[in-house]
Amino acid sequence: MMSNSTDAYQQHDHHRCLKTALAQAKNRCIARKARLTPIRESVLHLLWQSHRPLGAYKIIDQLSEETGKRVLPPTVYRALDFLLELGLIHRLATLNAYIGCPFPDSAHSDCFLLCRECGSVAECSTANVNKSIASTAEQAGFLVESQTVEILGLCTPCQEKMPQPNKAKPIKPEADE
Amino acid sequence: MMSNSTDAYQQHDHHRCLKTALAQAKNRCIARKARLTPIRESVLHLLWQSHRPLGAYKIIDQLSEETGKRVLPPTVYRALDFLLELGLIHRLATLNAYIGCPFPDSAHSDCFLLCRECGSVAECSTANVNKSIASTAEQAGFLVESQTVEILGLCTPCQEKMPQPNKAKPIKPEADE
DNA sequence: GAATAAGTGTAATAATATAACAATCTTTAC
DNA sequence: GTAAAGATTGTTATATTATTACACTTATTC
Ligand SMILES: [Zn+2]
Ligand SMILES: [Zn+2]
Ligand SMILES: [Zn+2]
Ligand SMILES: [Zn+2]
Repeated sequence: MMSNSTDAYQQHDHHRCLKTALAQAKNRCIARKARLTPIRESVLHLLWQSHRPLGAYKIIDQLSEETGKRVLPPTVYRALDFLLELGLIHRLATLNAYIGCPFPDSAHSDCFLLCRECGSVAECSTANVNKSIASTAEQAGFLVESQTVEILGLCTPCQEKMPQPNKAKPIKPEADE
Repeated sequence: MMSNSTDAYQQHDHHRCLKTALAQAKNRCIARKARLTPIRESVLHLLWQSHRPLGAYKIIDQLSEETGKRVLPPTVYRALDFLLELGLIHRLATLNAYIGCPFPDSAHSDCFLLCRECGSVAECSTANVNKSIASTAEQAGFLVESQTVEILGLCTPCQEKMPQPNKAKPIKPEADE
């Protein structure tokens, strides 16, 4: 199983994630004779700020701030479409948000682990899930063309931080401000 | 494997689907001491018109037409929330649309087969998919709380209607008008 | 260096969903 | 029965996500 879950949820050398992602993006653009223009690269860069997905309008805001001038929706959506097309990013349907793909070069059906606590998302490539989906579909006489698998729950660090299971949830002492 | 794929994609006694769904809904409401008010029942009824999911605003329009007066978004969204809460319908994240659940009484993780051609959606309950997802998550140290599995492709009838694979797609003779 | 294609700027709007508060209807308790 | 409490609905406004259409600019091709 291919997965970036250890990186995604923990302290790690994220600068390396970013560097790798940008390098892969450049390669892929060359291979596809596509242009990684400044806007597109900025959007990809923003999406690789962390392992937390970003909504399109968050990107718009950040990009506006970065460049000092008002960036409008089509600009960002076009960049997102380009990056999606090239497989450099993914869209998370359950969040209406976008995230950089850590494995753009390997053919992979996407399976995402969304931590509801810290917001980080890991991506897995799993033959098992794909097989079980294929077999389920086959039993129904259904021809699979693409699939969306998004799993919501808690990553390891967040599980450890959470109140113990089977115990009453302690009332949080901090005020809600 | 539990699935309504044979019904969903083919000619069948859909009136029976509808009747069953409404009966199950009523039972469930009684069991949960919840009220299946006229609005809620209408929305459920609309969602069971067919096996094609409906967007919230389609429901608003149809309900407005049905009742002769302008139904507003919160009315429908509240009914949808109620029905979702009771497990009588599901929301399809990839379509932003809603569909009646054929198995509200059985505990099931949802797995949907969305036909891109006819728009019908079948729901499957599959131990295999759940197991493979659970095992994938476990390998990543991830605690699963819920999951979204939406599979896009072609149902059996639509496969048969499609141009043969491995042959060049014939240029459609009909004008686009 | 024109012609073409690709990318970007801009204004407007579509599509989906929620917040906030008032009004009404149901249920419960007395 | 009736008042109080709770649940549901009505209404206005607005938030969030995404697309259309067309003008303009930049890059590529011949
Ligand atoms: Zn990282
Ligand atoms: Zn987490
Ligand atoms: Zn049916
Ligand atoms: Zn079909």
